[in-house]
Amino acid sequence: MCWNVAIISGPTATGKTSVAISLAKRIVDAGYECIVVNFDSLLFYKELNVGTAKPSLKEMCGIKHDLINIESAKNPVNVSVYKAVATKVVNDHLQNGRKVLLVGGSGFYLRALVKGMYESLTTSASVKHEVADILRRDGIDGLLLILEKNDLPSYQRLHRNDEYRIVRAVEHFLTNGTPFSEQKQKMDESEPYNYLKTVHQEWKVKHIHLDVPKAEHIKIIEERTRSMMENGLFAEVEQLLESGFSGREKPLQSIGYKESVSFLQECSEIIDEDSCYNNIVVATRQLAKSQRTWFNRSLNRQQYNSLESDVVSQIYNFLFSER
RNA sequence: GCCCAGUUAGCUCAGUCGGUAGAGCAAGGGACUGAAAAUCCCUGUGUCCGUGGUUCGAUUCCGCGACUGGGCA
Repeated sequence: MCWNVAIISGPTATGKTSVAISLAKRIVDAGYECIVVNFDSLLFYKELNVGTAKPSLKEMCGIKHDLINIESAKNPVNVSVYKAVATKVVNDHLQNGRKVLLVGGSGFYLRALVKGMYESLTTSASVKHEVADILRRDGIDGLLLILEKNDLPSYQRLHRNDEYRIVRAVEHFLTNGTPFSEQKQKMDESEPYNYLKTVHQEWKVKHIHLDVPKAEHIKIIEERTRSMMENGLFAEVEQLLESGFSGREKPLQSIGYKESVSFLQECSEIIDEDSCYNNIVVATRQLAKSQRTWFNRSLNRQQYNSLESDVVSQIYNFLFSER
């Protein structure tokens, strides 16, 4: 068989979950074991359900899912941790003869899993402090000076307002003694957006990308936001706030949650339910846009309109063709 | 009915001492390697409500009208 890992990517609210589950059922019916492995950065968290559109057990229809509900929202997962855990999880499933469907929308996480990450030692607390001190004392120019001297490509590539990436490049240099751009260059040579060319030799990858026409997508986002609010988004957030969450946890700063937190905390005279809804819709559309931008660069993906009634069959046929 | 304030970009509003205008948000595009549902970058022509007048020239000043908000009847 010509694949054992199928990526199913797509912007938020394009039907990845239901397509993946239907597809997995077909694959199981054909006599294979099949597992869905998540790469949506917010489905990791046990406490976040309504606002992340996490599939319920019932919706999963008996299809096994992995890397969903693996951590508390009090302990945010980062890409490096994800990469390590997901690599092991996927390899285990493959060793047990399962077909793996990697399903999600967080391209950055997917790429780390499939293409690997830069070699970079974990930044120590002392280096972090050192960099923060320079930033406080000399501003961004202090850090830019270090890059100009030691990592010219990064210095030239990064915009001076991009403080986050400048800090990271300096931290990498001070920790590893080599320029960050050296790692980037190495990665760039391996087609970083071609997920079929993975670092894992045992993985035979196919990449399916789902999207829907924009006008329809806007309607879907509006409907989904409405139904999240009807299905207890506020109640979910309220419960979290009552059970000891401050609302400032990273996962609670995501779409749907940050709006709900401010609606619930900052007295509803300033933010009414309607503008809360609007803010969520806008943020979701913006998320979808940036996900599209990310996946537009991916090479060798097979694209499908998930509104077509026979997408699942189309994808199934594509997977089991000998291409 | 009278008085006051307003009418400028999709929205909220600046502004032009008269020389046809600019912010934030939205929108569009892009980037992205330990925060990624994050973060960063690029993109602003619009009958300046309509209509008459003054003026070389009006979105800007004046008259009239329309609409919106507030007050008084």
